[in-house]
Amino acid sequence: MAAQKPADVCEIKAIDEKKVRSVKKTMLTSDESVTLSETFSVLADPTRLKLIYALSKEELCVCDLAGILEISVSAVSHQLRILRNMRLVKFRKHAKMVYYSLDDKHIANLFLEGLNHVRE
Amino acid sequence: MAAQKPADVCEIKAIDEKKVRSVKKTMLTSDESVTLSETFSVLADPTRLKLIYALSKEELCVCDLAGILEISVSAVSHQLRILRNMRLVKFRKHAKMVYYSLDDKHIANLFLEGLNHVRE
DNA sequence: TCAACAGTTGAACATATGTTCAAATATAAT
DNA sequence: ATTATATTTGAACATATGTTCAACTGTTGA
Repeated sequence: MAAQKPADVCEIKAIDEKKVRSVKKTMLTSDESVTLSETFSVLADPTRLKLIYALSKEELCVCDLAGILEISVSAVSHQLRILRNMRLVKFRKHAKMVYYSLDDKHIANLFLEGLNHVRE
Repeated sequence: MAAQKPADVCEIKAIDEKKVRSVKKTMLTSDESVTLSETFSVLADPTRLKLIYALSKEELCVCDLAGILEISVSAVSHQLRILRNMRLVKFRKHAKMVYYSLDDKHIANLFLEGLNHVRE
């Protein structure tokens, strides 16, 4: 007895098809979830968080930022490029210096929300 | 002429020491920036965002989540472990099933803030 | 014009991350 | 006990990420 497992039995699983269909209906699109994850990714690095924090205090040049974070100018510049690409910071050139400042209220708010959460 | 560069000249740089010291004084600690980046890291992945979204609608088992996201049960389970470790979700066992639901208001709020930002 | 300097960039490297596959648990039904 | 099912786990793999180093741009001042 037993051991028969007819190929024609339609796969009965524990999945609650009703729930699945209902949640699927309003699920984030792939585009949305990717865009959202990219937004959070910008804030998912200690160096960038420190840069954002510093720039939330005042406009600063690359050199000063490196001094404040105590890391290389190159490392700062690489991270600033990411923040620039995400339109999180803007910059202004004067003589040989490049001065950066925050440019995005939305993400700056997310940053502060997160900070409050961590410091609670 | 020129080409003299006395070794005794004290390194004069473009760094604005005053600004640097002032910002350094209130700078995020390394602990704070790491903890904060870890918080944002949880939200920095499309799969986890979809899981969080689904669980914000209703309590669901691993099987249903896999069905909703259309990815393998294993992938879901791995991500749920991360969410569990960060205390973002809680679970309840019933028979062979494990039902998950959201457990952290703070991060759920960050998620919603971010979603509003992206959808604006 | 040339040297010095602020900043950017690309390559190389190490590390972290997410997925898949296969194997291991755990629970329920026969 | 044995089998089936729901979930977890570990290893392997590919890809992404952040830092360093060296080379390069562009601007200033001699």
